[in-house]
Amino acid sequence: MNIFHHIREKVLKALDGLKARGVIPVDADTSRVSIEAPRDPAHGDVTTNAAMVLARPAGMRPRDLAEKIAALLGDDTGLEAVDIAGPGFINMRLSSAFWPRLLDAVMEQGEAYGRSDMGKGEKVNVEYVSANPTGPLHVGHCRGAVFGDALAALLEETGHEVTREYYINDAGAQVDVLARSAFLRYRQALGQDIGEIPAGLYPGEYLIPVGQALAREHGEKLLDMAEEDWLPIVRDFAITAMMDMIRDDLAALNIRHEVFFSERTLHEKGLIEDTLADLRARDLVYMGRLPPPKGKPAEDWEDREQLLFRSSDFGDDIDRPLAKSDGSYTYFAADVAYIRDKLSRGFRQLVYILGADHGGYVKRLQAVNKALSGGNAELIARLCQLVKLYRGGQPVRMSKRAGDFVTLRDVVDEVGPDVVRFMMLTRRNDAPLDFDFEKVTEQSRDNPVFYVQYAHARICSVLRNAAQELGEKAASAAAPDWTLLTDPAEMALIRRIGEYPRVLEAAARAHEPHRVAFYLQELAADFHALWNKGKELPQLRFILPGQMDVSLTRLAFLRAIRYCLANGLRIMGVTPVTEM
RNA sequence: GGCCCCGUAGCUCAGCUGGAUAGAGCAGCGGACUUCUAAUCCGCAGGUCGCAGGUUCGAAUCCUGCCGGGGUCGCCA
Repeated sequence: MNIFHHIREKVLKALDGLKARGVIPVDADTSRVSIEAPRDPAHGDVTTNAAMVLARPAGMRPRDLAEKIAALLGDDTGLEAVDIAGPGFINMRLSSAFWPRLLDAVMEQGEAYGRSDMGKGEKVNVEYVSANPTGPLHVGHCRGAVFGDALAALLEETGHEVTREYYINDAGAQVDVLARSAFLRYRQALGQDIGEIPAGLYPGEYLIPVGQALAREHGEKLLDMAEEDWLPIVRDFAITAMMDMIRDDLAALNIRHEVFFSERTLHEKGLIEDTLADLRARDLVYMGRLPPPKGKPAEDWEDREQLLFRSSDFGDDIDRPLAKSDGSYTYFAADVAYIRDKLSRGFRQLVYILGADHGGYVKRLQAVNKALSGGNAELIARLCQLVKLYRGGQPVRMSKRAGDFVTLRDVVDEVGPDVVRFMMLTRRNDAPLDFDFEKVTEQSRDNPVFYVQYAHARICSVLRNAAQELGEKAASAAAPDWTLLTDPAEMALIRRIGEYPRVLEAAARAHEPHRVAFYLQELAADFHALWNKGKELPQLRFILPGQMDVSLTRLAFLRAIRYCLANGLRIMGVTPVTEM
């Protein structure tokens, strides 16, 4: 259950009552009415700004209007107190009968607590990673991978129908370079001396096994062929090998995409031509000239007429070219076809997780979506900033030598997927992130991964002990008497648990999965505080032999906290460990 | 030069799309362990929210202009 939805209904009902009486204009906009938990618990459990937002349309002073709203809310038995404070806030304290209902609902939902139907089954496509199939994933891909995966889970948890998608850039010049690089390794596998890897080819050692596999499969027969003949063979072979490797890398992080979409299929199936025909029919393209790029010297700039998409009609800065000077299609042309394909599959939200270096690309993607969807779909881009690697406070030096970079696998192998996934969500996506190999495995307060998992493990530890100390009854699902939870530390935790569904919805709306990570740290802090309070005040402990009713209630309470932690951790893709 | 992102405690960062006295952690100082896991907790101290205007009941948050940092700027992907 979501207590904020519950209160919103009450408030809106009161507002309707005032509208019926002519106090507020019937057409007054109530969309800005907020229902939230006040920062200061002294202000009550829930607060609303309704009076302040509607004071102007009502032609009243906020506090006077608040009086009228509060009068209508006061009748409600679910509210213990309704106060007006400050400039016109209406603060509500939930009656003591309310919290038990919340906790009952949590117990009933278990680890599904937090789920909502906000998305109403809306189809959402989340495209993330989409790294070129030319080598293993490196740390730079790591953040977007985790971010996208957590966002997908978050959207799913809030009632969206999510497709996780990976766009394979298997049509550009970079895969020809891959093919030539692999061919070199093929010759090497056949015993030829290939010397230094020429500049412009991929020197990475990960292509050595690809060369060996090519040798096994084709023997020496590719050696006698002309490049134009062997290149497609080697290219397909290498791309398949690279994608297998990338899938393995992602699997190490427990990431699995439902759809791997090949750029090449857009070309091969004629979908780009179809798209262009479509654009022409709707007068969205034309032959024209672009101004030269500003800011940097354009030595090879050549003014020419080319096929342009009218992206500036849809919010972009300039129109964008669809064809290169040699007549082949630009990457952008394929992207237009790709967006068209996504829209044809019925998605209402196209989410793109990109590196910060793609910031300049967002406007044109949105322009395409606007032009093709006619406003039926929304294109949302989230840019992930760089991850800086440290070890014991010292930056990890990355050699400029090509091919020598820290791979995603290196990081996951060293610290484990849980740590990587949690840490990648401890910053807003648009802020740079520092990742220190030593700090993230530290078992201390300033390591959030540990701190949250420790809270979960501690709860599990108590539940284990309870079975021994209280006997089998402790494990039974006896109806807890929630009114026995009265300590401020306990109440703080209950309120925190009540916030959770709202946090998820806000995070999903904003496409900001990091909010889940921050919430879990707060929830864990509340729990650790209660735990330690039990040290000074033994009557606050969870297991009190001789007080079975209190013990069973507190154990149930611990389960409720655990459900909340487990749900959040699952969205983040982090294992809720049961002992440490 | 155009566009995008960022600027909040000494440090690293939150701040619930405009709410009340701006919050955490680290570092500093002072406390709590014969433990339901002290791997934790409690307290103190720390701020012109980059600067200057504007919008309104109310601004860290929105608009404008500066300052500083990063990214990006046909025919790469």
